[in-house]
Amino acid sequence: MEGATRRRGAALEQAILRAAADELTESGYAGLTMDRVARRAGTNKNAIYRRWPNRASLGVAAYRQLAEVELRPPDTGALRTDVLTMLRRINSDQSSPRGDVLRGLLAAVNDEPELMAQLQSQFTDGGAGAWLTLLGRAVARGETSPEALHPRVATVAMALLRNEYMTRGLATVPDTTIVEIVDEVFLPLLKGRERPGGSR
Amino acid sequence: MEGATRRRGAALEQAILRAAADELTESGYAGLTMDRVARRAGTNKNAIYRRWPNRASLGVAAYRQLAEVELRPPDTGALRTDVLTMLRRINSDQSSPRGDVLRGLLAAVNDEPELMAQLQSQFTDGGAGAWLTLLGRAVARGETSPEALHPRVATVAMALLRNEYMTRGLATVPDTTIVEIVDEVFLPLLKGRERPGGSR
DNA sequence: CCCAGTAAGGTACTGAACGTACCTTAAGCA
DNA sequence: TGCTTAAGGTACGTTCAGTACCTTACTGGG
Repeated sequence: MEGATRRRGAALEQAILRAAADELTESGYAGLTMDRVARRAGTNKNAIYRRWPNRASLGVAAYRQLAEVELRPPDTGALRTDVLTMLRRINSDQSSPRGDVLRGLLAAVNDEPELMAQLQSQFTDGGAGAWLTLLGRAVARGETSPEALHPRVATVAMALLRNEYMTRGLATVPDTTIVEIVDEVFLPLLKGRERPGGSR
Repeated sequence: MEGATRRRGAALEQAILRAAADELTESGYAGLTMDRVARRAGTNKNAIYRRWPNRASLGVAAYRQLAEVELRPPDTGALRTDVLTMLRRINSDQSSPRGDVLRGLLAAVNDEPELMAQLQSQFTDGGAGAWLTLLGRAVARGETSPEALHPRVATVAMALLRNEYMTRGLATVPDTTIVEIVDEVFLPLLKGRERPGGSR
């Protein structure tokens, strides 16, 4: 029992978000039911529906909590190890629960553009910054050319990794796949850049 | 009314699959309810459950119908236009309904490895063949080196496109994005390949 | 030509879960 | 101390997956 006090406002809101985030990591979005979140947070569904209009909305809000892990880019002194470290970190920290959760959320949020936009900003923008600083250092070291700083190019490795854990069953992406992405695609792409392509 | 005859076996099965595929394209996987499929096929749920154990299974089977469009690689005589044609074809033919449907299916199938494998074979393997022959011709023309025939490399453009329409709301991917993928990533990757990366 | 066996149709039901309504009870504030 | 606001509690209505069970038509073998 919570004692005699009854939580209100922000305190309760945080409790609900924590509970939802926990359910999300344990059971994925499919297992996120309003009743269970309410029970876990020690409250009831009304308190939730007063704050979020529906399950998808709560899911996205809870996912924000999970994804808020700041991924500051590594700085090992060499491009290849930086990239590998970055991908491995993403993979171990986030892919296993996140693949499942993200799949579910993307499916659920399909018809609500607002929520979809919120979700996208979670990974689309979130990642680009870190990759750009990582590559900026590599450019300074002379390991690649400044054209690598194009956002589309900079995020290729992460896009391929995400693609991997979106289209894969459970489990984390095997390390050999990560190495392959880096050595067969990302590094060759960065090193081979001399002149940009066609239009723009 | 179907007349006096009552469909059986394969005929009924096809009718159900057609109905399910239609529902899938119209309403996405979320809108695929067993009752509606049954009504649309002019039958009832029992007939469906005798063939597929659950909704996800039916969804995957119906999706197979949709995705069965043979995508034979284009042969325009030049690598860049081949690649662009290929991506645009995928985009217009399949992304709009498919993005939604695929999101839903991937989420639903998460905990059933067998179905997940079936789904994966739909796009993972399916695509690679076409890309390899397309690139094979480019190699023969001297437009790129044989290292491009590595599956991981060959499918990069499609992986990026898929990533785009998986993480995007409704609507097709804009053509500028496709051009960007080709000119900023795929072609530079193919042209710059001189020596493979590190391990293996 | 009839008659079993099999498959399809029909209908009703359980159970899970979303979302809502409505009332009661505690917190905080003037 | 009393009033407003928010939280707790409970019970619904609804949709939909999946199941049970019976009735009805088709098909092939004797």
